[in-house]
Amino acid sequence: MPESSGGSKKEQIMEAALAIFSVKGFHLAKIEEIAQQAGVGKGTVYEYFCSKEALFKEILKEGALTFDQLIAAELGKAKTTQEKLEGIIRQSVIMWQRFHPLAKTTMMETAFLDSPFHAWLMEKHYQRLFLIRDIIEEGMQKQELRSINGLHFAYLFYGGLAGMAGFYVEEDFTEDQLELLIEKTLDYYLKGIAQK
Amino acid sequence: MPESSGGSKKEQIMEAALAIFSVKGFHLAKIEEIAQQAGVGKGTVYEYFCSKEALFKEILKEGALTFDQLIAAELGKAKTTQEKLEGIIRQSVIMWQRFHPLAKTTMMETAFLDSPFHAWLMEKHYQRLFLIRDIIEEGMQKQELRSINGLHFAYLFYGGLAGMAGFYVEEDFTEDQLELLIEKTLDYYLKGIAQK
Amino acid sequence: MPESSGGSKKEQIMEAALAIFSVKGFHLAKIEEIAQQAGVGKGTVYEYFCSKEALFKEILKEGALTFDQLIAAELGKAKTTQEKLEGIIRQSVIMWQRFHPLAKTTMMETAFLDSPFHAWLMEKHYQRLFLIRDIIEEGMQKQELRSINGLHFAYLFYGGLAGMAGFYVEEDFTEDQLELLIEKTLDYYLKGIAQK
Amino acid sequence: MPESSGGSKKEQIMEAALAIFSVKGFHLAKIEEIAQQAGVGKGTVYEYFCSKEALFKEILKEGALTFDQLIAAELGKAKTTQEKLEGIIRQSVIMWQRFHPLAKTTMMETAFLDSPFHAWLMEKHYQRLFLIRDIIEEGMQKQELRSINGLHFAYLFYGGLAGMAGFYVEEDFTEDQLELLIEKTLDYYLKGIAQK
DNA sequence: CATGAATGAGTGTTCATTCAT
DNA sequence: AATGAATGAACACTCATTCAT
Repeated sequence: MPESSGGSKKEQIMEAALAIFSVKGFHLAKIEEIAQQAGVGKGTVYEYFCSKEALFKEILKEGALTFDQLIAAELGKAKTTQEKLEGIIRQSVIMWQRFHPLAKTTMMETAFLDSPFHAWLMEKHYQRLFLIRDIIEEGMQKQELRSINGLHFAYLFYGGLAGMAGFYVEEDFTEDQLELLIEKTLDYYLKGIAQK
Repeated sequence: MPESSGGSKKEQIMEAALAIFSVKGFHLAKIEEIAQQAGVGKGTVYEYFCSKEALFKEILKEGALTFDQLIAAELGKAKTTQEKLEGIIRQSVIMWQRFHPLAKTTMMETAFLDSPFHAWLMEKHYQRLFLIRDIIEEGMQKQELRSINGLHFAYLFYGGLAGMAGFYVEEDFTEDQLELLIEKTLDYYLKGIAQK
Repeated sequence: MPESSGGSKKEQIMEAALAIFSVKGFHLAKIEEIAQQAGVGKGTVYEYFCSKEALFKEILKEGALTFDQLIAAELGKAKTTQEKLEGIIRQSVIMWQRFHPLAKTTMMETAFLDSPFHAWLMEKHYQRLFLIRDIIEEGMQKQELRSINGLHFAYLFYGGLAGMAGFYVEEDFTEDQLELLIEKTLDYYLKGIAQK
Repeated sequence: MPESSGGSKKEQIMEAALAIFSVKGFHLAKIEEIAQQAGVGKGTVYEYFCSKEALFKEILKEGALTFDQLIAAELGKAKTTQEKLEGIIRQSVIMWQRFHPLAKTTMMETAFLDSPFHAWLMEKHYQRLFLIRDIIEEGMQKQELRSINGLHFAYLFYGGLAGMAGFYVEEDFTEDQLELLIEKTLDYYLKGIAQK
């Protein structure tokens, strides 16, 4: 147990791979370096993942599923549209702090992966956009939001969160700072920035 | 002159390279394929660009400079904060329709490029964020906008544009449709989406 | 005792190895597969054989010794030359039924090549055998040869040539020596070796 | 033109590959070594052959086709059965002098095994050939056989048995069938196939 | 200028072998 | 004795780059 870095060998490898892929992207990441970072031999990586691509995909998949679960949990607690958007903002920032460096590389780097998997990723993406659109449209029905194009706004909202989180990614927020960020973000989207 | 696609050999190659890089990303694009697409021999690429990396960088550079010029031109004509933001939205959508497929790959794929260039790209990025922040802060002073965190909003705004443009990228807007899109986008940011 | 295939562990492993080596040849046979086939763990193979090569050699050795014993036993019973040759033929056929698959696949290492190509090679082989058979049968019709089984003789003839040529391969024949070799070879096949 | 070894690059490579494959067999032959032997770079091999396997197959194919042509040419000139068989013997010897080393080493994949063992195997092989030779010579002394070259016949006999057994290997003989096969085989060798 | 044949450094992956349990 | 998780040496193949023509 030379590396008491916790977790099974498989988890150690995924952890290391996430770090390396995040810094170097898929193509420049070397299996050997990942193995080294994980404190295992190069061959050991192949005991748990049948290829570099499979390793990459499993990391993405885990991230996507975790994100979905966290979002679902937040939405389960939320009552109003405002609370729902708040939840999405919160989990987005948290997830991006973990996965964004990787995601930045991912969009295109996955295009070459077999299309079923790429399609799955795209589907996940659209699921989230549609989730936001549905929240927006529900809010319009409840008279909480004014009448807008829900999908158009979902693009702006989701992209905006990515843009914001991507740049705050290196900072280590306290709980309070994070809540303040969420509050203000939501405020801008809800009330707009124009002087009344 | 097998490919009378106009422009000098150098331009032909950059055109072809943009197309290939956009589809495959940096690492999966092959010089040979780019040369073929450009209708020249593989060696000819090296007459104009000393490496694959140099070719990639020159394309990014050209894109960045063109974007800057277009933004500058728009801002020159704009008076109000609203008009300025409008201009940025317009040029963003137009640029993304040309460069976004490439940009999707770019963020990380450039991380490995020599840091001076990467720094230059990041600087460009920040210049645009700061430009937006400045416009926002100027708007606040002019009492056109309410008091907000300019940089925070710039992240949301710039990322939102990318998110939106990225998904509209395949569509071919008429002039009118584009203007409607801009108007609505601006409307959401300015007035917010909450029911008054 | 999952595989009660009788015999000691060592014998089980040799049995399995013979089967796998026969189908795949030495290099394409995997220790893991042999272990699986033998119903033991991968490490157990190394309890009995210090390397893959040693295992291979022991199988060949056992085969060779068994062959020798069987031949010796036959020859012990034989009186006349005819009986002795008979004994050798009998044991050869029996041994080849056990070991030939091993020799056959390793023979050209082509078994692993895509089957269309392997089929093409086999077809070539049969074409030549059939060619010889047809010549034999034509000779029978012309009354130049006595009545025999053409294909059976073709096997003997073709294999015999290979056996002969294979051992003369290092020698550098003069034209005259080659012609003498041919003449004698043909003479043996045509007239037989028995004293009239 | 560092290696004026004649022929195109492709021919140089095939020549070198034949030599290396002949000595080492398919799996132990290294592309790098073949390239070196051919006096070209490793990458150059892949300019002409898309894989190691393809290179191997092309060599075998060329050999097979050349053999066919030579046989056909001989048969075209031959009138009698005797002349035809003569032609086949001649071309077989010639071809084996070129290609047999390839078949011989791949035959048992044992060439790479440490030479003591390989020598042991060869010794066994020769023991059997000498055994047959001795039986033949003893038969000559006993006046059972006519005067022939014992070793030469041993090659033909031993190789012929392998050729025959190799093709009957899949069949399941009854005791009676096996005895009939033996009887006929022996009959051909003893009495010859010529019409008296 | 233009070319494409030649090159070899670099990397994903396999698998015989080891050894802690 | 028996195991299988861990290992790393070894190799086919790719592709950016060069340079003789």
